[in-house]
Amino acid sequence: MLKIGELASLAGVSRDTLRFYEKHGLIIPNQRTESGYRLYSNIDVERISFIVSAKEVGFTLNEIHQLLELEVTKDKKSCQDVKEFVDNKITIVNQRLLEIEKIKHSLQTLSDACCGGDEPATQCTILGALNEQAR
Amino acid sequence: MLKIGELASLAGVSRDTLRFYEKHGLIIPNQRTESGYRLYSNIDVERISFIVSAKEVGFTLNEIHQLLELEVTKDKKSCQDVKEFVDNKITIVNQRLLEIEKIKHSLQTLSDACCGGDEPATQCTILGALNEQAR
DNA sequence: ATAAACCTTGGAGTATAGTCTAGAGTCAAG
DNA sequence: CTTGACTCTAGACTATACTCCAAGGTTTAT
Ligand SMILES: [Zn+2]
Ligand SMILES: [Zn+2]
Ligand SMILES: [Zn+2]
Ligand SMILES: [Zn+2]
Repeated sequence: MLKIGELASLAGVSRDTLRFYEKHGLIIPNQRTESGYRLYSNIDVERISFIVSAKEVGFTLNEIHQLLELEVTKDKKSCQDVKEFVDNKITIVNQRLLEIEKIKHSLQTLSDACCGGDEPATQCTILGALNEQAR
Repeated sequence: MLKIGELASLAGVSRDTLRFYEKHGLIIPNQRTESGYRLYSNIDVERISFIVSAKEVGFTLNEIHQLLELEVTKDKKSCQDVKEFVDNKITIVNQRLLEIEKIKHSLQTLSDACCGGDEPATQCTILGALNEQAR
């Protein structure tokens, strides 16, 4: 049984983060001491590894919540369910990627058109384009 | 002279958005009526076009604030200053792009390893990987 | 016995970009 | 002269993922 600080340092997150995750239903300590201290088990260390690596892979806490539910009920879920979940996320990430690429190209076009010289920016094509564009 | 609702519909933003922009120093009406109504000029329509298109190109309101300052003082600023600003933004966007690509590849690897079959997910490589990975 | 270290709760603050609401005042038309 | 459309302010609320703080209770070490 681990107290919150022990779990925190084992898992490499802050005590506040653990309480935050608890408030959002991601890890709930299975016991409390008489005085109200949270008590965690070793399984919770793994649970946090799971959260941390899922975060690194780009899942939001909300999605991780759903993933954890898949984890817990994995005998009732199929590989198909899990893969579908990940593939949906890939679709979302792809959309975000396209958006950002579009932004990058717009900025690049803007930059390329500007001479970048020393003269006053009164005729700067960048400022000009931002003024016109929205027509 | 335009009242807030008129400017809003001309510019295609909400009245609330205009007041929000004002609070953040992006557009400040040059006059008020006796009764306190904001009065905008036609120049403000262009100013909002500027904001809207800068937003579309991926600038944050904060950055647009700085861009507007470049705009206003453009006789004191050079093309170089403006281009530098845009190029810095391109660098940031590029970093974000790389991050998201990394996430995409991680997810793809995860997905590819899973059979996606009908059997219970007890042995699912995705769930497995998320449990291990963080070591 | 007492101080340090740790724990508890609730709530506020951070950044982003607004939206929505309430309660009140203003303006034009019928 | 009243109704409806419009405006004002201040403040709350949205989502995301925490972090920090205050004020108090508990444990551990010396
Ligand atoms: Zn130039
Ligand atoms: Zn230029
Ligand atoms: Zn499988
Ligand atoms: Zn699988």
